Amino acid sequence: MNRPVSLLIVDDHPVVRDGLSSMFANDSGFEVVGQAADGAEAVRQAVALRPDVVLMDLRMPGTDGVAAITELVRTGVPVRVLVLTTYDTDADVLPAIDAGATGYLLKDAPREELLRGVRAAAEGEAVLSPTVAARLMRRVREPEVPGNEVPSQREVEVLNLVAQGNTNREVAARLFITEATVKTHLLNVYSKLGVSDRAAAVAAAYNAGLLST
Amino acid sequence: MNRPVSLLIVDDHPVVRDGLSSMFANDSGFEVVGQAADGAEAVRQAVALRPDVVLMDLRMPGTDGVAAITELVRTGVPVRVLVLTTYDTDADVLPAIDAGATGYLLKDAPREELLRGVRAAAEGEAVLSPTVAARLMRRVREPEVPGNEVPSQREVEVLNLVAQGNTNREVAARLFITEATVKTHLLNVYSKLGVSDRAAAVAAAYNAGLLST
DNA sequence: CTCCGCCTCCACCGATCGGTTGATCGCATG
DNA sequence: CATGCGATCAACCGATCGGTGGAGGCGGAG
Repeated sequence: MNRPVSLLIVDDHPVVRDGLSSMFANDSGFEVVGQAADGAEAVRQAVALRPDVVLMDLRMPGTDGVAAITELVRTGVPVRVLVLTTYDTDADVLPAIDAGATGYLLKDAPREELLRGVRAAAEGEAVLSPTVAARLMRRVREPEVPGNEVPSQREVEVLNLVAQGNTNREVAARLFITEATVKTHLLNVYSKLGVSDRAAAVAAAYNAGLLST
Repeated sequence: MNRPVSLLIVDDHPVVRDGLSSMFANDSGFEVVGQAADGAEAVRQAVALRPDVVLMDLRMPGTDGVAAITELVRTGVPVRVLVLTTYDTDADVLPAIDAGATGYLLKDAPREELLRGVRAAAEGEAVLSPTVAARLMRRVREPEVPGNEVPSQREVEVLNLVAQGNTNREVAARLFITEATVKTHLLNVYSKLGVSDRAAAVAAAYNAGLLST
């Protein structure tokens, strides 16, 4: 047996942190060297402790997981980041992968898959949950299935104001653009989300993880 | 020291189950007698094992937490159910309390609060997270603050169809009612959620946990 | 038994939205 | 440098929505 894999656990829920911690502590192949409750703390600890693998949650108060991954990559710390989260929407998965995550597992994964995943990640292998893998493949194969295209930042901004009850005119006023532009943005949103009105667009955006937080 | 508190842990995430499990196993005041990954399994185990406390997640595939609590109460098994979940929206909290939960804690609660909560629940005491308590109190004090009134089942049904992109006419056809009735339902929804159009209503419903799942 | 909430329905109107077509500009990627 | 995409704006039209003001039946709670 080799040297144990050193781990940094990042999650805002104490329950999950303690859970993962004791799960790995009971296996001699791993050594938990630190924990963090948010992205900023995660970056500090990762830089200081140089763990083999960072187990990273995505949705956290303050600095979120994606920002933390981006920051880690920027600092050049040689760390494998394995995302471990509850959600597998495009809006969660794609930015994380893009930021440089080594792998992406879901919390409903069985115990063994998790242990295997961390070992694989430590070796630099890409580790993906089946549903996440399927999502990525679908994306490559059919880049324009409705619901498979992500609205631009501006478009989401418009949609967000719409979700708050603003009319097109009000949205236009707030963004210092004309009503015509707002309509164009919304039409683009409709086609990207595969819907045909603002109410359905708001619903689709929530389901895709684009709104609220 | 008294007899340890016997626990049944219910959560669909193996990570969380293992986590809670080992957390309580390391404290001699508790004894984990069983685990379940969904509501149906939870009821079976609770009936068979008669634990002092059931730690229950709410959102689970198949039979969810509220249904499980309702079923447990119906069977008359003398069990304290302590809800432990990530969400604290009205749509999660109120039905759970109503179904007969002894307490309601959030997963971002610190470890100690969790241990104290379970002990208190075993004694039959009501245990509430601060935010949940605040939510209940606000509800009692100001029963008609916008966003504090819950749409009826029928109204949510209409709103759900709207969220799927149906026009009022289409919703009417699907529900075998007239367009006028649909409009009335929506107007009621608007006033209950404190909004003034369908898009905002859909957004508010998502934030209140009324839509999607 | 009475009150209240929910569900149902009607009619009319102005305001808003969605569809369509076409155009200009800047920036990035190739 | 050329293509493509995002952001911006325009004008016009039919369809839909939201506002208002009632109204009746039905069932549960007081």
